[in-house]
Amino acid sequence: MTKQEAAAALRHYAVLLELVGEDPFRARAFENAARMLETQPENLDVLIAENRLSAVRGIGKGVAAAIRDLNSRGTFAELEEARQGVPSGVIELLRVEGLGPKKARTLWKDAQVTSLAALENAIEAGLIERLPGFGAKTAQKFRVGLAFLKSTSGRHWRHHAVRAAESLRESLKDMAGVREVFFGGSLRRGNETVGDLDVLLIAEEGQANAVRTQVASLSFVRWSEAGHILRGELASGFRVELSVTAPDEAGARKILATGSKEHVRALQEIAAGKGYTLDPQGVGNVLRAGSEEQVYAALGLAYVPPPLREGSNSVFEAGSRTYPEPVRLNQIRGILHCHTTASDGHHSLRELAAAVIERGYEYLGVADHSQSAAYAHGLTPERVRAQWKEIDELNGELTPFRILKGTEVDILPDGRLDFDDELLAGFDFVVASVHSGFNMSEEDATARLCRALENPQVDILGHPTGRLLLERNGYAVNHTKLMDCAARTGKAIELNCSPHRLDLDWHYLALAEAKRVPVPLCPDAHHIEGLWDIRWGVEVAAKGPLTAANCPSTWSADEFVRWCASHA
DNA sequence: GCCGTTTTCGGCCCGACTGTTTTCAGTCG
Repeated sequence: MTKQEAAAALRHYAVLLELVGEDPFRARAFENAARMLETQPENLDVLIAENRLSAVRGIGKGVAAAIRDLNSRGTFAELEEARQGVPSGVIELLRVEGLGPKKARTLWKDAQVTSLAALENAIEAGLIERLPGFGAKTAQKFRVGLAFLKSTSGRHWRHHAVRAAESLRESLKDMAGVREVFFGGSLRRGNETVGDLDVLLIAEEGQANAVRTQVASLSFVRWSEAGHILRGELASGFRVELSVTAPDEAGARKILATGSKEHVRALQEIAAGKGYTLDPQGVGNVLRAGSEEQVYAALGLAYVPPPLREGSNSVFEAGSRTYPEPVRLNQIRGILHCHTTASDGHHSLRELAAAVIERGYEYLGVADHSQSAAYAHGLTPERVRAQWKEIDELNGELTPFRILKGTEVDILPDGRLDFDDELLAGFDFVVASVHSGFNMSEEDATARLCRALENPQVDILGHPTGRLLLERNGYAVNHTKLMDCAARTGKAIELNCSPHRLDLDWHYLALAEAKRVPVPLCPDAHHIEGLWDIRWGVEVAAKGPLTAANCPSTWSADEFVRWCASHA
């Protein structure tokens, strides 16, 4: 078992404890232990073999025993017992925004609501608002939350989809007769969330039927129907659509498997106009080709990079268009915006710097929280100055590597900042973000963000909408006004690379590019593994595309600091 | 359950916000 899997089991147990009304501090102890376990540099086998679990802060005798059981047999006695006591649908209720363990427990015990469907029925029947502590507004809030869940149903975070696809690829690639395992769909197009995994197996000449037979007998997939497409579901919950094709149809089949629906429809119309067919049921002779490039060329069209195949107007005549090169991972020179143990991060400055140096980066931009972010142990001005001293000492030791002094300063409800200008002037760079007061109108939110950008000390706007993918929408923002404001004040807007955020939304990258608003790729890392989240940002940025020139993460430390000073 | 310690049990991140209730509980970041 991996650390992450064990941590997930501990968290699951903590949730169950809360639902059965156990001591909330006991539940929190398991949550803390899960978090601490995840941030250990060693893997679980090593920690257990060397008997070092209990040495981890937050893991005592009891949790250590649970972890050892998890590793050896996949569960522990208390977890199994707690599972028996809570209907699985009750845990689902917690996914509704504003519905926590206490309300879930009331719904379960007082109204026999044990599933999302039952919750919906209870709301519509007017039963919810009669429960103690519930009212009409609570019911309405749950109604909205349920609608959001429905709209995201069957979709997954990109990082989970990539992990599931990589594992599926391992199972398929060595199968007899398989030439290539190809993943299409929103995974290939670089989207921030992914629904089904669209798999295309390109078989060796004459092997398609044999491959299909082998695939259909795979034991780890539950196939639901036959036909020319195999539909199945992985244990991880991912739905898979898999088809097998001969090499001479691979080009067209890859295009069909990649989508988007609108892009494919536009291609099909052009193909039909020329008397060709480009259809899952059959590919016209002219479009029989091994590569996608050949198919676009046969249709008289420019080749469209997969991340740009969105919308019906993403098809262009051959020679009519060149695409800007998107920023690549190996062009990133510095990591901006991450948190240390001084606020809510899990690693020290020194540990983060060592990890970033090991990966070959030139600088690390630390940006801990500011004082009003009490939940995150935000820094007071005194603690900021102490951190600056520590950075100066480390920089003396680590040169030519450089740690940049930054902050993620809270934007207060009225758009002012959580530190005064004098302190802000002492940082190399300032990220300003909203962490509270999410219930604003679009007008108020836009004005709040613009006021923050107008402060000369601010360099970068952090996660501009506050959205959490598949969890909440964030506040509404007028992106055109915001982008105009950033352009006028000479500021940047981050693309937060956390796979749960990916905020700025890629739809606005072209606007940023057009208005010359720089977009740094910021991991917003709270532990070392999170530093590499920058990968998801790079993949999504290809959809703009965001160019290297417009991405401060590709600049040298000197260039970046000079740019920050230029508008102060 | 874990931690720290005045070594045996009390405290555990903490403040804003919301909705319900009429003084506070629950959720969230």
